[in-house]
Amino acid sequence: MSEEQITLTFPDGAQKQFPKHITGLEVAESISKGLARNALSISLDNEILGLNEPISRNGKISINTWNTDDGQYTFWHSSAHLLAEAVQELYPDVKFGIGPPIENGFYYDIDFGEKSFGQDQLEKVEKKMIELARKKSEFKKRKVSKQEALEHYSKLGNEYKIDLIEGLEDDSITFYKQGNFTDLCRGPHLPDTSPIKAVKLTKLAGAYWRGDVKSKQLTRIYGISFPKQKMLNEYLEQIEEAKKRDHKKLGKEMGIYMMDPMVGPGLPLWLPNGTVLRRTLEHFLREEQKHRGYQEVITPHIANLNLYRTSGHYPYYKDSQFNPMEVDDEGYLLKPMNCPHHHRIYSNELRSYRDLPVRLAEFGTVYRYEQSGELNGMSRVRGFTQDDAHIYCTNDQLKDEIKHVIELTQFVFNTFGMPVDIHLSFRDDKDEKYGGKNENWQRSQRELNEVADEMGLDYKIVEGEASFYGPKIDFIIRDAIGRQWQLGTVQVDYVMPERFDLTYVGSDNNRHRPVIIHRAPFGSMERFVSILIEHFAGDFPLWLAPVQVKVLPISDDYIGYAQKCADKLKGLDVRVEVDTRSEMIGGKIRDAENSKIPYMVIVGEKEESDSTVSLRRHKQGDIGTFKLEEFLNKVKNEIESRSLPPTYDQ
RNA sequence: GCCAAUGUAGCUCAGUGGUAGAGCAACGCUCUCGUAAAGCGUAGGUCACCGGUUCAAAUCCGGUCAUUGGCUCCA
Repeated sequence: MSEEQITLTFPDGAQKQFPKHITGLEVAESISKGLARNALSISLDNEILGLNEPISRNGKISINTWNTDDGQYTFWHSSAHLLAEAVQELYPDVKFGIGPPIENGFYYDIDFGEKSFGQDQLEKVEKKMIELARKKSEFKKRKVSKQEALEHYSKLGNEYKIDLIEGLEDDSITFYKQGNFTDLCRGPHLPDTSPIKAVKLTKLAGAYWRGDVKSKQLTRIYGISFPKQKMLNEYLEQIEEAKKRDHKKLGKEMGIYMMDPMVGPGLPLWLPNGTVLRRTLEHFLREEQKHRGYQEVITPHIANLNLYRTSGHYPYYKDSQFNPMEVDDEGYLLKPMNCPHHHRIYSNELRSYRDLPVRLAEFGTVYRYEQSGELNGMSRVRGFTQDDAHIYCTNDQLKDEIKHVIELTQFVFNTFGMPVDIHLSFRDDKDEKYGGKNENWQRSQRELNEVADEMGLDYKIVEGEASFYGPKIDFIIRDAIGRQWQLGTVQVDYVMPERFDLTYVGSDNNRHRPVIIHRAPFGSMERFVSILIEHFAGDFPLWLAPVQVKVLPISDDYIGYAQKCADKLKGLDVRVEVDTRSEMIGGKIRDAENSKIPYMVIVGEKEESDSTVSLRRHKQGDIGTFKLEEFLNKVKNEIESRSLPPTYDQ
């Protein structure tokens, strides 16, 4: 092979030779005109390169179009620069921080100095961006020395960029310039601004420089951009769809919960419908745990501070706890955790290795002082109930117990049709914040790995995400519109057994330390219910629906038969209501439909004389006439099997 | 806690300095009806709260509280 040739491997495995220093654009052109037209950047091995950059080595190449994450990344990165250019044109005195692409769009952190920047100004910036994009300004890359870069920004008095440059290697500094805007940037970028056809600046936020509360707060402008106006419209529709599912909106409409200023921020009140939903979930998990060898316990809502001093939670987490209260000269704390209480229950009797594992479960309500700006509907509150359990076992039992806990968690989320991703959160060996013995960490991390492999799980290892006292397994669930939520965790704990001096008597008649597994599949009932509402958009599976069946008599004459149907359903513990209002049938249907009630039973003269019911299913409409007994069986089966709703699409 | 926005009837919202409005819901009466809204009527407000400017404030200004979107935090 001549020195002037390089070999590029395409995603399909095909290899092709090209002259050295060929550009990504030329490679794309060699494949097809269309590809070249749609190309935004290329990826060479794991590096993204601009289309006009020469390629001088062998590697795996892929052409990034809009349909790839890397392509969108490039597109939005350039859009962030375009945003900055527009802002600079309109407000010449501002100082720029950082402006990266993110999962859905991009942002730029900007110091507007003394001037304030409000939402009403966003539209003006959007228009400017489009105007600038149409100029088809090239993104020009330039290598500069550290000295030159520092001089450039000290002239502008921009301390943020200087801060960034000081953290860079001398030889890796590049500037990108489009139009009149020059930015410190690693790149890569689009060849020019013209592909950016549609822009929406979505929100404004304050953001601390480098994420540090002590630093100055900059104004962050979030935006998203697309190569076609139609794509932007579709995106905005999706946002609307997510808004329709918002648990704060549906929670209010469906009577799930309320907030009350007289009660206090972050302290939700569960309304009757919400309570049915929550109790149903609790019953489901409680029964499942009973089968799996858990014992349920109940502990009080406050405890002596000494309990949390022993656990180390006080004063370590003092800032996120409600202030202690003084009772009979002793300090008491509203409980922020259930575990210390459970550890004391464990210690209540002398435990033999024959007793282990001991699995203590509690739907335990805890109180944490969350920052006011952090509160959010039901998903972030100051008083919430954990579906908590602590498993006390020997080191030899750890693997099996972990396996059982993973199985339980998977079973739970499968029931809701939520796919689960698993992260093994290990410690970062370089960090010294972790407690417990090194050998225990090594062993438990190895065993977590082994369990995951033995179960054939698809998992990801995340270093540095472990908690202070042990490695954990995080379950990331995906909801019906593709959003990801971190729910249940499983944590291995070697620290608390030491702190609480937990022991068991082994077969050798000596005292040994048990190991603890903390686990909570739902995490918090409040948060889980909020996610469940959004996942199902309020159209709950029959077994969860607060009102499962509504009986709608055609007129007052059939209220008697309607009541009879309802009584039969009540006999099967079905949650049923009868609509006795003197509305017309269309109105009753409409109201029941809007209340998201799964089954509507319509009864009139025909049904009464034949002992049948005419049935409607939420979102599906009329599904025909059934014998009353047949309907009763159908409902019973659907509840017992915990079927997902028929309109649930995933 | 910080930045920004919002706060008008039970709900959704209109109302840019001159008598506080609509639709839905509620309540009453009439209608007794066959698969997504029957008709008429009644009642409902300290315009979040406190203070200021003004002859006059839902509206302008200041403060407080709450909510929302972010930032930071999250055992």
